[in-house]
Amino acid sequence: MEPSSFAGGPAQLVLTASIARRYYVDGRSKVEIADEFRLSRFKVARLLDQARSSGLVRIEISHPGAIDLDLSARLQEALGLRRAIVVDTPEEDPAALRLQLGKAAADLLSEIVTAEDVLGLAWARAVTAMTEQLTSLAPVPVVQLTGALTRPDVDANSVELVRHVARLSGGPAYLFYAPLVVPDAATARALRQQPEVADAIGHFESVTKAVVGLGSWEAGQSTLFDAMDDKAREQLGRRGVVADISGVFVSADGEPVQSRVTDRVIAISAAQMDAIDEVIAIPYGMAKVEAVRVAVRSGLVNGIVTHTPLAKALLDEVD
Amino acid sequence: MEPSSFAGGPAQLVLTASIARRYYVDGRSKVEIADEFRLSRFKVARLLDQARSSGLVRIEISHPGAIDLDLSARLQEALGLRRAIVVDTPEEDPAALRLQLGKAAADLLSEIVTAEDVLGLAWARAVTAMTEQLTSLAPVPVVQLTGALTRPDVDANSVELVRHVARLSGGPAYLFYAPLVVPDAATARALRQQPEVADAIGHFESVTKAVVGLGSWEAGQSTLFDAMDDKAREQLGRRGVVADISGVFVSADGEPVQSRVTDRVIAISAAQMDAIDEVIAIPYGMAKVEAVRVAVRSGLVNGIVTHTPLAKALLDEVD
DNA sequence: CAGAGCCCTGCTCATATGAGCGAACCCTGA
DNA sequence: TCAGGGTTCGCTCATATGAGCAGGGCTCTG
Repeated sequence: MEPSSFAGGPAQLVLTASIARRYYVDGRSKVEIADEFRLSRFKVARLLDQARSSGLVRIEISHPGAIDLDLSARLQEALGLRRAIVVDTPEEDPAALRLQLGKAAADLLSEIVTAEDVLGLAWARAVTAMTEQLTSLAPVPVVQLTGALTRPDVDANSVELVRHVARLSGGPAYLFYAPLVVPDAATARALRQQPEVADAIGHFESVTKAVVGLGSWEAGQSTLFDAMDDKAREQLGRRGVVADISGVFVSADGEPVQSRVTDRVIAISAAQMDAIDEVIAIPYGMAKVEAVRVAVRSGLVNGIVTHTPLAKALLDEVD
Repeated sequence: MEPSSFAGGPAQLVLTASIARRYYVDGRSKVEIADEFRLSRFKVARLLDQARSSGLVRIEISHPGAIDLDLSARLQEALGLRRAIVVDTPEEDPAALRLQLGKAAADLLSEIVTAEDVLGLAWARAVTAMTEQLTSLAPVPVVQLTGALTRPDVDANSVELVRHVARLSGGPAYLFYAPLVVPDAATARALRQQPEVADAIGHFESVTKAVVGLGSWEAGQSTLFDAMDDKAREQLGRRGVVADISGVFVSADGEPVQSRVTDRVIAISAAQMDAIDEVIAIPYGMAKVEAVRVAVRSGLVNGIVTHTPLAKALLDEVD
């Protein structure tokens, strides 16, 4: 049936419109409508079917706020996600965008974290942006999932991030001072022996909800990539790494990549991340389309907070 | 409940949007949805209620053509009409407007006139415009309801109008040559005795559907007013005449006005018009708001074909 | 004009749905 | 700590609704 084709004359048309309004807008039952218009309820049902299939009645799901609900729902469904929030903003500037996505993610976290949860936080600029917008949180333990990756242009670091959230929440914080990536495996092993680090790692398996960073394995699209030495980049590139999820490397087929470099990273492991019930990432920018696909395919990430252009790209919708 | 206010966080919001889409767009049942989302069907129903009342789901009735269906339906309901067609056109020029309304009215007539009907037509520019747009009609008798009111600037007259429609329809025509208003009652009486006139009048009571002219009793808003002598205008004005429906005068309270002038008019009477099942008028122009109200209040006119501005004015909606 | 298809209508019966109810679960203030 | 008010949840049962079907009127064709 063609949308917007309607057989019958104007009177039929107006009758159908009347009935559609009674039904959809006024919320009357078909029996009542049939009664009012002296029709059988079957006739009313058929006219309503016709009204919908001919496009006479248009139903749209919208919302005055910044969240594109329909797109969110479709993204969630299409990718099989537990959560998807698409913020509809014309913002292009990365910092301003982070602010908006951070707000949405913070609202989401406030909503979904209950007293029974254990929250894990990785280091990422987007996660920092989220914590800055966070105003309330159930009293839960907060666990640091990765070492810090301090950059000269960013004052916040992983530790402050966790401490800040734990203070807000009122729950205990499991945090440590260590870099995300160290020069060799031995150093990493030694650091993991450190009491605070070991303590945090010990809590990884109890984490039920986490917010992580998501990078595309290329220059400027992954803080970790940018911080790595050329040799490591190359090695991981050869292994087919497409995305990094807060230190977990993932190849195009969605499989975690184990390599010598992995041993040098102080962060939650792929297996431990996989065990977490909800893992949320906050990607933005068109360059991350493939990284998001891969992260979702891996099953490690099952929640996304993003913006309209990336969401549409993920759905293969040309804007 | 405020429209566009929604309690709950973004996840709830997206969940509700998902469910709304499943229900309204995909047409799934609430039980199926409940099953899919692991909710009770009651919860689903409540979320849907909330989605509607919070304005998250917006249902609009529209139609690509020229007819504003929603407005038509509302007008029909508000005025208690049998038919209402509102043509949405930006047209201002009266002649072009008549053309558009004529088309809509012609479509309506084609649709609603069945072989069992007897069609009555009065003289009016708008009725002429309709007949010019008419392309098909069930084979019914066509009865002339009023004398002609030929004006120098209008070539068509009442007789041609009826003949044209009867030819289209294939049914018999009952028409006569006489003016709509004559100088005195005696002349009128004499004319009514004329065989063709008497024949047509004899068919008035069998008419089941009619299209009539509707004027506001003021200069330029009623062809009949403009054709009358000052004395008659004055007399009818004193009697409180607000509208004329093809020669039937109606006062502000919706009652037909009987006067000496009435006797000078060769046209269907108020009682005869009242007996017709469907009487359709085609008013346009903001000056006719009160005339339409009165005509509808009188119960004589129960169908309207008009344009958006007048329809909105009738519904007291400021544009 | 008979018959074959076709569409439109309203029916039956199984299923979906809504109104209203009581239980459980908060908060909140004493 | 506990009582009270308000809120949310899922139940029961009566009602509304949909799928599918059969009858009747229509057109088209031979």
